[in-house]
Amino acid sequence: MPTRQRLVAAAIEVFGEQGFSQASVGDIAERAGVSGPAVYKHFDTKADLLIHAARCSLDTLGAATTTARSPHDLTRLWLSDDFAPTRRLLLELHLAAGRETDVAALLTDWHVERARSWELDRNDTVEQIKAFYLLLLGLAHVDSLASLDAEPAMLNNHIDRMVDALFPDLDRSSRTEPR
Amino acid sequence: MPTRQRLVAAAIEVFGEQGFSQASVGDIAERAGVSGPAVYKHFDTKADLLIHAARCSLDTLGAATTTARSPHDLTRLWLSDDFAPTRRLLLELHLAAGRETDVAALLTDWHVERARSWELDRNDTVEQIKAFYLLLLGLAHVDSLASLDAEPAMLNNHIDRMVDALFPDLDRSSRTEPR
DNA sequence: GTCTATACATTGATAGAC
DNA sequence: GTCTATCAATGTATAGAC
Repeated sequence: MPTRQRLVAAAIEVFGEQGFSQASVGDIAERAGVSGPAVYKHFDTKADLLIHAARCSLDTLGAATTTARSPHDLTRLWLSDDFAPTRRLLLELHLAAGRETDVAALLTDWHVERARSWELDRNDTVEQIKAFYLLLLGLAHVDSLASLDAEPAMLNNHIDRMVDALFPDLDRSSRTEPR
Repeated sequence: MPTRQRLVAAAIEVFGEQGFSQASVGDIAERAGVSGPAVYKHFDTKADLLIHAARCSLDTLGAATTTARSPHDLTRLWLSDDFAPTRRLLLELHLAAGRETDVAALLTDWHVERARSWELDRNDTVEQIKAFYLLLLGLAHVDSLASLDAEPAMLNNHIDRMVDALFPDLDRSSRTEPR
């Protein structure tokens, strides 16, 4: 695996765990196996590295979005352990967007592009899509609410009901776990 | 208004805008009208200041929670402009909880306390409360999704429907804006 | 309680050898 | 392309005068 790819993978992890400003390029380099300023042979600045990590993460997320056959599937996938690093990084990105204009532009592009593709695929309104995004962003915080030990099946049930309410014209058969 | 209070108010704003690590105590002091190390006459460390800012924010939020007569009222209140700084700080707190154990403990206490009081008041299950928390955390990201220009009334309508789905036994009359 | 001056650590980024 | 050595900036926290 080439160094550049390892750096991006490490950046996704470390930026997600520590946040943009608290994460040091030294940490990222260390986790990627190279040490120190080798990073700057691949990326211009620390912010540049964040941008590439974000793009990579958003791409895999976009692929998952098109793979999922229903909003229910997508929430399941989104809440799975595989996406834990992506969830954390995406939250960091949304907060960083308030300060770094590059990140804001990247997220904005992704939002409108995803929204457009979904409008075409499923004929949903912008309001539905926005509400669904907000719900997904909320679900990204599951790990922070471990103190409330809810039964997973029951929690999923409630989430499904919310998604049902948001997309009323969806047939129930698309759900993995029927009520 | 005493200096200590002004510092807490400034901390809520600056921590919310810049995030914990990127915000400097100098910025906070400047916004509070005092300059520099006067902060350390009132608070031990930067993290200590964050804790007090968080506690203050959570208190006002808790008061709003008990004031609101229904989940619908609470979402409306939560999305109002008055709570914009609180929304931002709360998101920062949830991300910081992954790194600072003090913040994590504070949030955990608040979550379980709020959940308990709500269990008693409205007889909701832990799963319902957790799902509702997650929805509220998602709604805290509204400002990040300004690029999707949804019609506010329609968006609120969708949110209301999700809340309805989460609390099915709630009478519709409690809603501010009936469907 | 607030200020100026400052110690001290961290870290982003560069230079240059290999 | 990767390393060691280093610069420069930023920022937390302290010391001590007023």
